[in-house]
Amino acid sequence: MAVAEPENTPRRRAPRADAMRNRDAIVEAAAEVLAEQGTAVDVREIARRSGVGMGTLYRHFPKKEDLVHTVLRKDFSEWAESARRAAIEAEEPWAALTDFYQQALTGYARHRAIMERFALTWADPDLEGIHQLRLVIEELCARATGLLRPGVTTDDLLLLLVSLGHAVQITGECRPLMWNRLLRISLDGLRADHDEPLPATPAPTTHPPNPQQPPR
Amino acid sequence: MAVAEPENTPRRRAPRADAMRNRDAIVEAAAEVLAEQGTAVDVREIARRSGVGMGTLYRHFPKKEDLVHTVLRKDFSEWAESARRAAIEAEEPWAALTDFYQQALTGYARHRAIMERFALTWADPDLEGIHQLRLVIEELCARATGLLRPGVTTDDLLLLLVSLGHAVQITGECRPLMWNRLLRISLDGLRADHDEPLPATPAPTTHPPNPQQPPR
Amino acid sequence: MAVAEPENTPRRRAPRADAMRNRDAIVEAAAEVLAEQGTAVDVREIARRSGVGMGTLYRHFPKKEDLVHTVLRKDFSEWAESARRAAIEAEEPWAALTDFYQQALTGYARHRAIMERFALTWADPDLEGIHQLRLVIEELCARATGLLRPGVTTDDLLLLLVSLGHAVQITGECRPLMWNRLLRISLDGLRADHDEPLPATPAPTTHPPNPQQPPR
Amino acid sequence: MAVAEPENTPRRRAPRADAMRNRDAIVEAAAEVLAEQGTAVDVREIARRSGVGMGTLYRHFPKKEDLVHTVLRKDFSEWAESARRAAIEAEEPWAALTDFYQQALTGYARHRAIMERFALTWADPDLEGIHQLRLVIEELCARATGLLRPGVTTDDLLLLLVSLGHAVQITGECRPLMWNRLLRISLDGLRADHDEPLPATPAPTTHPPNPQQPPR
DNA sequence: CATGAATGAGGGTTCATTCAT
DNA sequence: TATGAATGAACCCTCATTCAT
Repeated sequence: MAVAEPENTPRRRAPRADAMRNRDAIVEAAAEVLAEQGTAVDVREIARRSGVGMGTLYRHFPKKEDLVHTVLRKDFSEWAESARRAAIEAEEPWAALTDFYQQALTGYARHRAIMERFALTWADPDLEGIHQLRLVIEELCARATGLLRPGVTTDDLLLLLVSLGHAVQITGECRPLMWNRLLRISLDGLRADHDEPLPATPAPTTHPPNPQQPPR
Repeated sequence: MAVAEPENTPRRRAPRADAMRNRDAIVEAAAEVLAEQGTAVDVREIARRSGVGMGTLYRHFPKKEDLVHTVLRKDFSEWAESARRAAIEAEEPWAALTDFYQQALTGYARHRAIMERFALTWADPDLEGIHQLRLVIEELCARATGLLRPGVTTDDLLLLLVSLGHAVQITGECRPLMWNRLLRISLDGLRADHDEPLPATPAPTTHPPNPQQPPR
Repeated sequence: MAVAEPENTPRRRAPRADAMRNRDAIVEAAAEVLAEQGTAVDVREIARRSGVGMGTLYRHFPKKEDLVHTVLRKDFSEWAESARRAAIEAEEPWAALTDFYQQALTGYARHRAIMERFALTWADPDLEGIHQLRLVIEELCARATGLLRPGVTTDDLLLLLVSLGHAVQITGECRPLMWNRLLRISLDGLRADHDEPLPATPAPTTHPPNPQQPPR
Repeated sequence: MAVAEPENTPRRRAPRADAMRNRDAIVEAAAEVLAEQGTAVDVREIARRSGVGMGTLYRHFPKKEDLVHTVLRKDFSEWAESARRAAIEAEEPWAALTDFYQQALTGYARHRAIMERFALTWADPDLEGIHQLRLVIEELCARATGLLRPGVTTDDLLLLLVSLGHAVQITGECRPLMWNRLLRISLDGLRADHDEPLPATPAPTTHPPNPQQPPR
């Protein structure tokens, strides 16, 4: 790791640094590709873009999911971290909340894999970053008490985030920024001047897993 | 040398009962499976569940997409129709809007394939039913003029629908009805007592198709 | 099964005629389609064009090959018969030969299935008609003794027929009648003024069935 | 299976040559199988014979047609090249022509896929090798001016080649070399001592694409 | 008997993962 | 160790043939 590599390969002393560099290249390429195409990408595409062979990729990440996990851990963490910082810097509680969504939707909601994963695990975070996003929101929520309509929970704000994130994805390139309007609407709906209580959520139940029969 | 048959061959194909039953079984199984798993399902799974062989399935639906299309056409149409009826019956414009979302999210938003397709084509409907949903919303929108905040468009309401539909999907079985709260929030945000104008959307542009690099 | 059918189906007296009519329709449609597309056609296409169901088709012809056989028997027979008649009518032996090829190539060589089958069984006829074609050629050959170069056999003339038939097929619609030139050339080459003996053919051997290794 | 290994193949040690060997094995097996059975072969059969898995085959040749194309390109090219060389070496123009046919029919006409493709594209070559075969014939044709009967074109000679190639195929293993007699006949018919003009070919027309109805 | 629906063994192709070099 | 070739199960789809109505 700390050893210099004389360019014409003595080779004896390059293992860790090399491996690290490879690993980073893989993660970087994967991040790119996962953001663009979601988790459905062909692993080969990642190998290709990172310039390493499949073997190397699989040495570092024995399962595709391992790589995805790693990338998303990093991306979620960066997101959480920048969100945390922004939250700290913001002075107005309401602006902090607003800015959070703005930043999230502008910056991260286009990341297909992030949104895929977020949708799957927002309620049961399997990644540190997701948990921390929740913490950030929790704090934003706490700070905005009195400004937020009563009863609004962190989960509400998280679900809203995923929901609007989806709007960002589907407006994509052809309806850019239309999600902004939805954001505005939702944020206004979150304001304290709405004092009707939100509907209560039943405790988590086990539903018949196949309830799609449309209603009569 | 088979040529055009003179008009006195009504050619009344007796829609064989068992074929119809099979077709229905296929469509039903497909609807079930598509609702559960989305369009990525294995065609064999549909055949299996409907109790027919691959050949039968492909006799009725020469391409997988044909089956998907058929199922979605039906489901979207039923949705649109029931939405239309509900819209007509509702007396209060606001209640009509509210009920529309309630019904949609309760009844249809769990259908994975419906939501997949809706997300893809909400802005450019390829199914009659989708178009009619838009029409229903258009009318709800028109009727609610004065109650809706100024500037809200049909597209806003549609995007909101897809967005909340996604929330329904991800709350799934374990957080039932939590989306209800989001709905309430959004609807409140749509009320006319919010008079700040919504952000303008730029006209549809061609963006660099690969904008996913998350911000620093 | 033996029960009389109610009023407006006399039916009692039509069974064989009906079956016959169906059979004929099948054969006719099959002839058409086999001529157009060769034996690779989908059986459904034949059923469709003949206006009968698959079951009927398979009742008359339990295997696709049975139908093909039947059609080709008929077509080869017609061919043989018309060739025979023409041979009889022709006064000049050489003209008889010439006309035979002309007629064959103009009239039958476009029939894909005929040519397919002819290519497979010209030397070992499995159809009466093929055998009779051979007989016709045999006679033409005999009558043209003295005009044909010495040593020319019926098999030569048959092989030439298949060979030119193939030329007809591949010139198809875009190079119509070019095969005519080949025919002329071949016929000239068959004339008695060529007195060099033709190369002897070894007796039929069993070759290694896979001799495709191209020579160095 | 895989043959033709240059003598001292360590077998256990094949760094990258391994892939090449596999590729070659695939091509070789494909050539074999395509020669035997034509382009209708099952890709799995090729994989089996070459001793590789489907994935390997598709790694090297993403579409079946790519493999077919590769094999045919190679085979046609070898053919064209050897024909070209033979044409150059031959001193007598007529012998050159004769030898060309002899070699072609002896060496390549048994290759089913080659003949299939040749029949389809002789008039409109899609492979370099086919085009070069045409060039060789063109030159043979030019050199034989004065020996060839007037009016004979390159296209005539090409069509003759395909036509006789078909004869080779159908004589197959059981009537070996009988095509030789046809060749002799045709070549004699091509000689200049025949001075009757060949029938003119109409310019390429668009025919009713379905003219197969055999005559009464 | 006629009908046409049903069957299911392939056929071409893809991709996560393993393995030889 | 890095490489990228190899693997093979799984996917969508076709068609000769059988079978229920």
